[in-house]
Amino acid sequence: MNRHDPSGVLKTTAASLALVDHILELEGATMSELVEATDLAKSTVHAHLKTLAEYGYVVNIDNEYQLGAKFCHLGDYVRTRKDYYRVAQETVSWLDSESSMDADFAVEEHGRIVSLYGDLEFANSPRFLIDGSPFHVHTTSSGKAIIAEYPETRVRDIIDRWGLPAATDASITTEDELFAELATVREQGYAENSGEAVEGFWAIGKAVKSPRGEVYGSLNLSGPAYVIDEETRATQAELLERAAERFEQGIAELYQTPAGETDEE
Amino acid sequence: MNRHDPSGVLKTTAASLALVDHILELEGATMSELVEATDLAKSTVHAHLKTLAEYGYVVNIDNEYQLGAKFCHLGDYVRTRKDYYRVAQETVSWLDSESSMDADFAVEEHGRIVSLYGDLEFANSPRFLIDGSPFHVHTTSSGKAIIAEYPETRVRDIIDRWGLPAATDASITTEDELFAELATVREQGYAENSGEAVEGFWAIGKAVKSPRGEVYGSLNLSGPAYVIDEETRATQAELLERAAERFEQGIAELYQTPAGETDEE
DNA sequence: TATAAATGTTCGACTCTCCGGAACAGCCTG
DNA sequence: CAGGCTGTTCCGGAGAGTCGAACATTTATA
Repeated sequence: MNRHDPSGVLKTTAASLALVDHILELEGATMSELVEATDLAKSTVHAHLKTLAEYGYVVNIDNEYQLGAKFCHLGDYVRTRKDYYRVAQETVSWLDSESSMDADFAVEEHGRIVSLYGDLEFANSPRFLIDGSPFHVHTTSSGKAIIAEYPETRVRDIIDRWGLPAATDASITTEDELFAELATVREQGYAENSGEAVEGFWAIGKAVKSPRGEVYGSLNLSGPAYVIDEETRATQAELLERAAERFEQGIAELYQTPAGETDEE
Repeated sequence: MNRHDPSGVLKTTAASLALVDHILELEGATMSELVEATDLAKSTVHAHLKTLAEYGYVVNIDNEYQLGAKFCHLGDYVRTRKDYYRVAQETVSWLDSESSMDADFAVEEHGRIVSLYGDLEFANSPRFLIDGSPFHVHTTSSGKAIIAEYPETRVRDIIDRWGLPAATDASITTEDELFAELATVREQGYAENSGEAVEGFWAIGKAVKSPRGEVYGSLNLSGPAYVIDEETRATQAELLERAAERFEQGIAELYQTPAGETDEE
């Protein structure tokens, strides 16, 4: 857990949330594993788990603690809460049907990348995550596509907070490399990723923005690296481009329709 | 928040998690709203929010606190962690394509019902939830289908914990009604819901079990009540029956294939 | 069957830390 | 410029979390 500045955070709550991270990281954990991972007394861990269980965040099945279904419930709420969610969802399914690769839509939050719509099995699988948190911005096509649109100070803030740890041998690990890469991204209009997050995995991502220029997130295509040659690369980039246009047009339609709302009954 | 027995729970963590519930319930909240909702000092709320934000559970956009994308990440993990997730997912999409209504798959956890696979917009929408938690078992077709398979003591435990609050005028509110309803469910093989959770909403659900008889969850079909007549009711029930068979066959295949695992590398 | 090693749970006392209140810096709107 | 709001910091007191030990249960090992 590389939490940076613990000033002002409540240690009790932080300990509880750290337990959640540990359970995620270990993909389910027993009591003793958690005691060892946290350096807390058994009774303390017990109290935390009991509290988390009380609120539905943790369940105990077969002497193993796991994250609860409440996270599904809250996750779905977060997804549907976003005003662009239907547009993003439709764009991803269109992209998925048009392309031979996997499509998804990801956003940046707190300097990390979370996939919101796409194939569950890959996007957020804990097997590919370093700690309990989602992907780093610098190891994903979506992350690079998104931060390429940010002012430099904001990018530096993210680097300061999370660093540039390597996920594979191909990962970017220095600021200079990263900023050079971001310049390339801006130049060619999309970001590419060749095994920088997961060995043998290739992806491209393109940021989508509101009419006012705010970045919503990034549309992505990903798949195994061995199928990639110059031609497929070009076709996939072309597809991604068209998907981004569809998304931004959908957003424009969303905001120019004052009637036909679904909010009130 | 009708948390039952606060013995042994950590008040600090509980306060933080209660804030999450409040944000969900209010669909985003400002600081002062949270201060009022919780009866805590402003500085205390501030500390909690800072801690939650530090871990990615809360974000602040435009002077409003919202739940963070990390919940999507954790929710997806919970979904994919379940060994039956692919079978459930495939069954739901089959059912959805075959039926004119909305299909989903829900599970019971901690005495509440959470929809795992299905249309996001409806299943877990906070607009239809009484408190921050998912649906009650007694107001949903899925809940009734699931607990109809449970021993009576387990059903009573759930009632003791959550009570039988009415969501609409049609809701079941007494133990006697509920147990009579569960007997009907067992008799006809599926549970029906006519506006007991949401006014004007109709649904049916059928529990699916492992070969050893453990209940995985419930497959459901739902839609507006006004389209329901005897004929559609019969066709939908028939579809649900076939979907349940597909699911249970899928599970059987899952367990009789010792080779082709994806767990080790 | 007995022994050992897990987990789940309770209890009390020390001490850490969370809570409240007040005060101040920004940012809007009037 | 006053009057809302939010976001943030500070400090003292009191309340609450942490630890460690002990016991009840269950599962595994000899």
